[in-house]
Amino acid sequence: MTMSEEDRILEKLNPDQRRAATFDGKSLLILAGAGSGKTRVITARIAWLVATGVAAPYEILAVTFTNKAAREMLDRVRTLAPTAAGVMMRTFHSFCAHTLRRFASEAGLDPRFTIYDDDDSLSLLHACFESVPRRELKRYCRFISRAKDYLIGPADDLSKISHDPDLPERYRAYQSRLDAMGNCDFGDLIFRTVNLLRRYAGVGETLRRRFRYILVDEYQDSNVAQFELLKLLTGSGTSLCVVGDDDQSIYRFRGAEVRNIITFPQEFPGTEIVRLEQNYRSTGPILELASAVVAKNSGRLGKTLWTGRKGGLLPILAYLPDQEAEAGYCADLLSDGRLSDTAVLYRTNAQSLAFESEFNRRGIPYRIVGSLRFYEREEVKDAVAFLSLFANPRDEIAFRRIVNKPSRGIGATTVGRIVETSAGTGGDLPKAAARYASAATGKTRSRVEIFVEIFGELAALIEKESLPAFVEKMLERSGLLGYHRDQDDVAGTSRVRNLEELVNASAEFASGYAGLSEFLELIELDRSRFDEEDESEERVTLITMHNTKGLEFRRVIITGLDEGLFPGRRNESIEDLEEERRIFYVSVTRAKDELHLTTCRVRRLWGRTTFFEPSRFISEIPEGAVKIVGDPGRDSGDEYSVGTGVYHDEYGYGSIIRSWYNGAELAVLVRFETGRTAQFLPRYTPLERMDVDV
DNA sequence: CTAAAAACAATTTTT
DNA sequence: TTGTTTTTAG
Repeated sequence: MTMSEEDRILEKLNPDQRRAATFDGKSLLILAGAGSGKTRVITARIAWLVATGVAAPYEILAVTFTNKAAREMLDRVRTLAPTAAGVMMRTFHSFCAHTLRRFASEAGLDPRFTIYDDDDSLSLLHACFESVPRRELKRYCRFISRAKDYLIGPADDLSKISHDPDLPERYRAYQSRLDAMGNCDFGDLIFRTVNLLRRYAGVGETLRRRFRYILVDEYQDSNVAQFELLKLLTGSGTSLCVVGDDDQSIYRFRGAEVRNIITFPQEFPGTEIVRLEQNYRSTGPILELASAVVAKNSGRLGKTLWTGRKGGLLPILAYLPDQEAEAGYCADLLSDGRLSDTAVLYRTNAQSLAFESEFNRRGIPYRIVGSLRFYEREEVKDAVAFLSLFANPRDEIAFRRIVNKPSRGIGATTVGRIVETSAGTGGDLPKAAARYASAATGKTRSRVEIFVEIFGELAALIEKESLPAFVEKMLERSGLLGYHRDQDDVAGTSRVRNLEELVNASAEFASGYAGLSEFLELIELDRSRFDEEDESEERVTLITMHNTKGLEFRRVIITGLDEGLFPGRRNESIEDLEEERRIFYVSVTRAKDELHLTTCRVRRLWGRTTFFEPSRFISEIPEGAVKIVGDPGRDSGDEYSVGTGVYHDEYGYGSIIRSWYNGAELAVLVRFETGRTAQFLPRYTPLERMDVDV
């Protein structure tokens, strides 16, 4: 290494960033505010470690939260220091999948195990409890997945997750079935790796000896299981560096624990803390607004963002009558042609509709981020299921999905019997199907035989053909290609195109089972890869607030600042509310130059017209920090707006928790002191309005 | 076993 | 309102 190389790596860093990048102690916490250049610091640190000879590339493990982030980071590291290309840069899940395959026998798994997403998990739970409605099982899926985030197994005390009396039984049934087929859901990847390290001292020793430098990005969104994993990976010779921002923790509903970052210095005594507080992204007025609102949260580590940028436009707050006006407001702004500079943010995906129709009407090109993803498409899931069955013939969910698709006349009864038969074939479902067919007679026999034949024929090709050739033959021979081509003809979709894309994606993998497993893992874990599109076209971005994390735009429009929508009505606990406030903070800090906030008086939601009060976040914005346009006053209908206290002769005192128009008739939903709720049409019902809320 | 009708909910979702 | 799941009739 030469001095100049080190200088080159560090040259663009400010003193704090430099201190973080060149830290040589055991434990470092980088509190990186929004737009403070944290990615730059991590990449510089990795490059610096390698270029100065402090660490060899293979001794470094860098954990990110998305594969996209991992790819981008590796690219940037490579640019800074080409020799650093060999660092292990993965997500927690991808790192764990990798580890579990490598130590498969210790982990009690077949290295070809496939990975279940939330959708597959629900299907499996449904297979366990056929008579229970899907929507009810969804709840349990969430519980199970949350339990795993906390390393709580089916036999453990689940009261931290839920007191639901059915949970232990359902979790147990789900897990034993999943274990029997030897697959992992997302939570298992972490959980099983933790168990692996706890039970096999040698495995932990091997990993700790190898990874002397561990870096974790987006640490504020790590969960308890991931924290435990980090502790197991950290030995006396490990240098651990985590980067995050407690104010940007917005995945609590998925098990993320802000506590991980807040208590990090206590968990790792001697931790050095570096605060990155200089913001390189936004103007002063935007930062002021963001900081003022997030300051209402309690239990923050706290930091003061500042910017060297001078001046800047005052953010604009627009009071609008309804969704159409909101979409129109955005469209008007976009008439200046700055499409790719602008992002329209909303809390829920459903809100995108109004913008889409208005933009379509006005001929404004847009792109929607993350609504219908590649891997969620039916045709892709079908193809993946068929392929999964080759990797793991015990994969019941994959089997159920494709055994009768396209329709071969194999119904639920037959499928159930085949699954039962699999008890005698070591769980192998195609084998069970063959055995079942040979014992059956008539139509059922011939129908199942057709499936068995297709599967057998294809299985014989796996080691012979290249992976894309194999995938193509599978699509053809299984009938999936024809099935989806017909769907394309009927509905004008582009399913065949998506399947072709899948074939193309398989081209970079080796042939045979090894390549197939890797390919399947890529599809399950690295989904963003398929969603990439060309950025060349001038288009406005429509995006949920969650999806904006890590992004920035010159102009940001935060829409739907309506109490009950953002923050949502369901978010009633302090923790929920504070998370909503962090989502607001993240959203605001995406803006570089220009920020608009909009709120609607009336919104059509689920076919109903509902009144909304402006979001409480609006009232948390300091006086003079925004320029107000539109009419904040309440024009009509507020006689019976949400929050109004009422008295009813029979029910007593209560307050309106919802109001909407039922045709031309104003209707209200009232919650009374007694706890009961009731609907009224105030025009016909004697409801006395109270001056003070009850 | 399949297709059509009825019933039923309905945030956010890096993996 | 939408899309999806469950029930039912053929």
